[in-house]
Amino acid sequence: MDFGAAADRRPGQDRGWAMEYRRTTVRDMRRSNRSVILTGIYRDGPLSRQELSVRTSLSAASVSNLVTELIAEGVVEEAGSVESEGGRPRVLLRVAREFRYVVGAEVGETRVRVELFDLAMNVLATVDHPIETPEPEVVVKHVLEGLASVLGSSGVQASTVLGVGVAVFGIVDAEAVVHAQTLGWDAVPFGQMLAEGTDIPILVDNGANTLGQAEMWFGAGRGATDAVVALVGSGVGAALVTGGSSYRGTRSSAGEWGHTTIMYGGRGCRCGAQGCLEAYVGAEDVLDRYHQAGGELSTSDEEAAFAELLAAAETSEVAATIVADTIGYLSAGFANLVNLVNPERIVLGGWAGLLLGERYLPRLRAEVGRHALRQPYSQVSIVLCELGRDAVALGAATLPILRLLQDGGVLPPSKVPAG
Amino acid sequence: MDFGAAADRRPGQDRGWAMEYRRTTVRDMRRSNRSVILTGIYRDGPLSRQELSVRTSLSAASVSNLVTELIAEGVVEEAGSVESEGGRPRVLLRVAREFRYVVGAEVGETRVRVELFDLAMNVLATVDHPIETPEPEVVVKHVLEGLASVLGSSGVQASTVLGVGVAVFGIVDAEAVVHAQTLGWDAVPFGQMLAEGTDIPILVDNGANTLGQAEMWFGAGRGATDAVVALVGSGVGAALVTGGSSYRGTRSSAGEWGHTTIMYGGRGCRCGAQGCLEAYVGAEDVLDRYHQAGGELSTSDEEAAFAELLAAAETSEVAATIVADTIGYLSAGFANLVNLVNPERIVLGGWAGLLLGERYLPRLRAEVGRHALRQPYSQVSIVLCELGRDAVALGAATLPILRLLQDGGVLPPSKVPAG
DNA sequence: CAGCTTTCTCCAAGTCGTGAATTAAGTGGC
DNA sequence: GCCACTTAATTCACGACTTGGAGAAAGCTG
Repeated sequence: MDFGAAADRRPGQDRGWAMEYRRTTVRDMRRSNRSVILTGIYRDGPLSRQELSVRTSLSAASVSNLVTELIAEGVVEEAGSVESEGGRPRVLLRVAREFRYVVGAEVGETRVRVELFDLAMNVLATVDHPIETPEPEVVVKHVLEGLASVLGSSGVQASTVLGVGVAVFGIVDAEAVVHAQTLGWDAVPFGQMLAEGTDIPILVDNGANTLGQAEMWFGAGRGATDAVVALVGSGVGAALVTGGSSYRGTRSSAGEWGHTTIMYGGRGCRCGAQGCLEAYVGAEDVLDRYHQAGGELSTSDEEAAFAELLAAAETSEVAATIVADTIGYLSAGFANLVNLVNPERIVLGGWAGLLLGERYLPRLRAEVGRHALRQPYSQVSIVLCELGRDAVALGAATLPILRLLQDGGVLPPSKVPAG
Repeated sequence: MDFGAAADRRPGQDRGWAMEYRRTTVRDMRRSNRSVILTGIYRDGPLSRQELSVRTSLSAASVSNLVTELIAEGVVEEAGSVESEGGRPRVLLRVAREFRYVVGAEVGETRVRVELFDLAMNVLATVDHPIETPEPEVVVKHVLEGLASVLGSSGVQASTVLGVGVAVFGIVDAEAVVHAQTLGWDAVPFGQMLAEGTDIPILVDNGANTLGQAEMWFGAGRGATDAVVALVGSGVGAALVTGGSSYRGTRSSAGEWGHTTIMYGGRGCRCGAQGCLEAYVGAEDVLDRYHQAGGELSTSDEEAAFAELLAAAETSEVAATIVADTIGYLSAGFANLVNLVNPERIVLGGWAGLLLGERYLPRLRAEVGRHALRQPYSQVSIVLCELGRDAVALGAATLPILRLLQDGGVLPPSKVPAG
């Protein structure tokens, strides 16, 4: 079986005291250099061998050597040429879009979405399936059906799919076991369940992390190496990114920012504790606070209601207070992140986060400054997400791609007969 | 000038998306393997070549090759032999204690301490110097004088000192510039100031981090790869460790855990914000809360007063309430760390932390469980520091050693004429 | 078409880890 | 006292790798 969380440590990453003792061989060197070149080509678009040589500080000879190999394997292809001041034109290189495909799946509380992408992240097929309650077996069934469906409708062979990235709620440990306390998923071996239904490699991660990954690659996080992608919707979560790759703790369940206490002994949270950030800035709780303060709204749809509250803040004093408080709580939550992990960028997203941010971003920034220490605050920029909610599946689909890039384009031994 | 914070990223550490493009050469391979072997020998005591071969998965031939080199350079030495069931005895290897020396300096608010160690961390000389207020120039002067003093009294040549690790308060950025908002150090180029007074490499880090490092290497953190060392004294701080080496953010100022909001709009903190953890569990603030609640203490010495308060909790209801609240706040702070970074171990230290922990550790553990999510809580163990306060300088002295180990025993080009 | 510039590739080192063979250094049996 | 026997460490030929430099390729200019 091939399945796992996206967090498996790869050898040679850690160089600290408690590092796993791992030798380096001449083969690791080559894989590492292939990875550097392939990542460069993937990330910074068509690039010539010459530019690659400069950027990677590899010799021109080695670049040529490695690129020849990558082209022979089909991962990379030439993409026209561009004039070079006077001399022989540079040949541009890019990752072959159709070398392999990737699938991203988003498991939400009300639907399962499965999308098929080529390596350039063009969407080739999408399938949505509404669900009533996220029962593990049902979800697994819909993900697998969705997988078959997008493959069928696009004509893509299973053997050419690099992997399926699956975004779920809750905590995902290194063995792709999912824990979602609030939804009753208690140690569900989700990765294994999926892997039993397909030979394609399965990678599972938390939805906040995959959305964060999408923002880091294609959205507001581009260029940052240490960032936090904060998601505020009904619930509250965050993806912590350090050194350019999503950070996770021992068992890869880091980032439960929403269940961080900011008001000791305060409002009860659905996690069972009191005073969690989520209990103050989660959309549901914001609306609840508004009702308790005597506010009235015309709709019961959460998103519409939240928008109505924001609009009401212009005129109603009660609404304005609630909104101001929400900004305060949220900024305290941000300040905690700023002080604790000192990111260079905070990306605010989630539907409620975006609604808030669109109107109150400057105020939010100022409030964070009041709560955070000067030095780390001076180095953080707070911006809004650039990608929509659909990016959850997109981010999930980047998981197999990240693995491909890190492996230098070396494919894992496949159990699917090669096509 | 050779100075820097301890946080400089070394090439090849990051393998994520935003990694710095860095080639790997055959030379990196060798350095990496030397590092693996040297670290193994240093960390796990006398080890034979054979054991090294097994642990590093390097071939016996390579181990032999590398060890021969390390011995020739003087970093490693043979240390007797041990019988091997029946055959040729294994020759044990250890790091040569007197190959080089390291200095650790602790800059506190009331004193400067400088200590000289050999590579086995035996103390060869210590100098203390009381100071009234930590003026940058004065502190620099005392560190440099202390350095000269420990060298003089021990007869160690400056050229054999690997480096000076300096532990300071406040935030230390990657250029060894110190920011200590509460003490008026605003962007003090501390590393540079020190480097101007000596040719020995200077490494600067926050005291909480160095103490954390000491606990990770020689204390309660041994064996853990993802841990938090929390220090509760007059102030409150934490060292975050991931992957075995102290984590720092973009500008290496992570870990200001004490200035994390746990009570929105609560007590004012000396950092200027409100409701910081430090404003509730910092010793000064705990005593203040006790006084405000009508409690009386017989001494004005902070540590004695704190101990008295804890003793009074046995009989006085007011004291008991204050202590119970303190445990509650502290456990919320721990739970935040558990949820956010998901460490496998939390090490509690600092004089107030130890006093509290000695009496109330089980209660603290239970309270953390009430605030944290089940899954990450089930994977964390909460223990007490094993090393005393003196370990700050010890931890600082490990900084040059860490660098030596990571460099595989290759010495940096020295400006001091070789001795 | 010659001359020039720049890009890319090929080739002869030089470095490194590895497996197999070899040497070193003990123990135990007779 | 000598000869297996066992295990540890070293030596050596080999293959994999990067690299600098030489040379080929591919365009432009006059």
